[in-house]
Amino acid sequence: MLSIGEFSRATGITVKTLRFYHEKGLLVPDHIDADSSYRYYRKEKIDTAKVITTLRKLELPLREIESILLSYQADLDILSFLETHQKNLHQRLSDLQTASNSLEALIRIEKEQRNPMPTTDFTIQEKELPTQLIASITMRGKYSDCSKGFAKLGKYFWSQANGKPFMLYYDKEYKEDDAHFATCFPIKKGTSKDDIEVWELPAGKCLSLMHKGCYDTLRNSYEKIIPAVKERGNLVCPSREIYHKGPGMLFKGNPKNYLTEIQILFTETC
Amino acid sequence: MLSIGEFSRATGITVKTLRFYHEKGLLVPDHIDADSSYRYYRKEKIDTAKVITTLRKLELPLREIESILLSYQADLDILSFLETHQKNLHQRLSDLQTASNSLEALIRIEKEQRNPMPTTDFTIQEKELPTQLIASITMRGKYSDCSKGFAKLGKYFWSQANGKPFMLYYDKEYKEDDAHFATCFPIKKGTSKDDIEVWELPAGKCLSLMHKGCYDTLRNSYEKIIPAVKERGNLVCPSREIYHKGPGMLFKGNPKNYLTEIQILFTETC
DNA sequence: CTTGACCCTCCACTAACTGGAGACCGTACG
DNA sequence: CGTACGGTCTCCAGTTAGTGGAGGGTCAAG
Repeated sequence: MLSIGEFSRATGITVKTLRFYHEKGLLVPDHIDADSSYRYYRKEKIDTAKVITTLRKLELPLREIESILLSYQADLDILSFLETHQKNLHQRLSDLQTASNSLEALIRIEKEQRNPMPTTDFTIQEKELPTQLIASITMRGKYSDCSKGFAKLGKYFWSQANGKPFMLYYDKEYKEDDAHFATCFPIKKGTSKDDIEVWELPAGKCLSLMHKGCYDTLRNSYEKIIPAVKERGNLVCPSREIYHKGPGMLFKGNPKNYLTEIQILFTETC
Repeated sequence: MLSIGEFSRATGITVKTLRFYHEKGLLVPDHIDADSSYRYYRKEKIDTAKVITTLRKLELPLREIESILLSYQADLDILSFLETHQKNLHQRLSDLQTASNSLEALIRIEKEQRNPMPTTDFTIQEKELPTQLIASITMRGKYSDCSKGFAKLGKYFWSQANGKPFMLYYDKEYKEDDAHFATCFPIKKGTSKDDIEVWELPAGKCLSLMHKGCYDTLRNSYEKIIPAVKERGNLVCPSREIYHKGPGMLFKGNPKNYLTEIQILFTETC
């Protein structure tokens, strides 16, 4: 018979924990001195204790371990317990994986928010846009609904991200309530799914203007760029708005620092 | 200003939890009625609340979230918190993965223990053994140390298992204390590591005898098979002992049900 | 004024321990 | 035989992130 300290050394389980297991009925001492209430364990109990530590390492809850121990004594099936627990572990594992992935995306995005464009020119510039593969959700209604679209795109395609999110505006003029637009995300690869379309945005020549500040003042920038485009040729729908720096995933940030690029494609009138 | 119930509906956080967050200083109401001690929240607090739920979904502890909220207000760096947490998540993830893998191995082994050989013949039989790739640990000393060897092999190669564990006996006669033997595990593939050697066990012709019961009585079976081998030719070292059914990973099981196959290779004397 | 919905505080409970206080027990040494 | 020291006892509190409930006060409508 071993005292609790000796048993602790033999099993690697702390004295505190042994007392706790006793209280829970999981590992009961074989004898308790009536006078001193000292706990004494038989050597054979070491095997039971080792089984408990083995199962605890597998993250089985104590209740399950108790059931397994009892079932084993009754020569019953212990596999079902293990398999149930395996399912739980898998569930927990995939939950954690999801959390970890989301966190990674969050870190990436917040990092990008922090480093603004190195040198930004707030003048109208001509640009050749290459084709790019994008995932998009086409929407009709209020512009403010776009956040839902970006949230959904981000959920499925953050890992394939290939640039900043942007919007396509199909209306030739400004519409408040019945706008026709698409939330877009440049991606490396992917396939259409539900209302998300994956397609290739055509190349073209455009004028570009970087806008700094809150979205309410975007109209001012449009009023600058549209006449400039008309001078060069015919406006091509849809126009694009690239969100270089906007509200972060977590915090809104300061709207004064938002950076939005307006791109309007055109065909030259020869 | 919203009452706690309205705020709860707006944020999806239960009333109970909101009170809890208040108590923790994480999300403090903007006003508390002096008479009724009703809590009232400004609408802007909804954003803060959403940040909290977002971060909770990423399994950040409340303390971390509080730090992030405070740091953000002070316009400090929040990335370091996120990155620290990401490390923790990865750690937890790999712990869980390990547990899940071990559990899977445990389930597989216990399952095999349960289904004994379908038809077992307890007579001496001649067999052609094919070559097989094995991982082995060579040991000198007491036979009883073999359990350590099997534990180590299992740890590294359970996922590549390709059959039952077995032992190679290099001694021509029985030695108690200075035996020369190897614990072995048939595997699909792998490389040598530390004291684990991966190599190909050569093919050969052997006599085989299945032994049922506790290991103490194995000698009886050896006394049956050795003369039979000698009749056919010369004994080839090492002999093999295959543990079809032995003590499980968790429980010792009943030694009466242990099944061990003795294989002794020989070269025919023409 | 009553009813029903809403809100309050305080307490207990979860899992698996850990830490500490204060008291008792056992053995060896002087 | 007294005492010093280590081992052991019980009991209580605290950890996380809430949940559940009891008992009682508050608000707005009818």
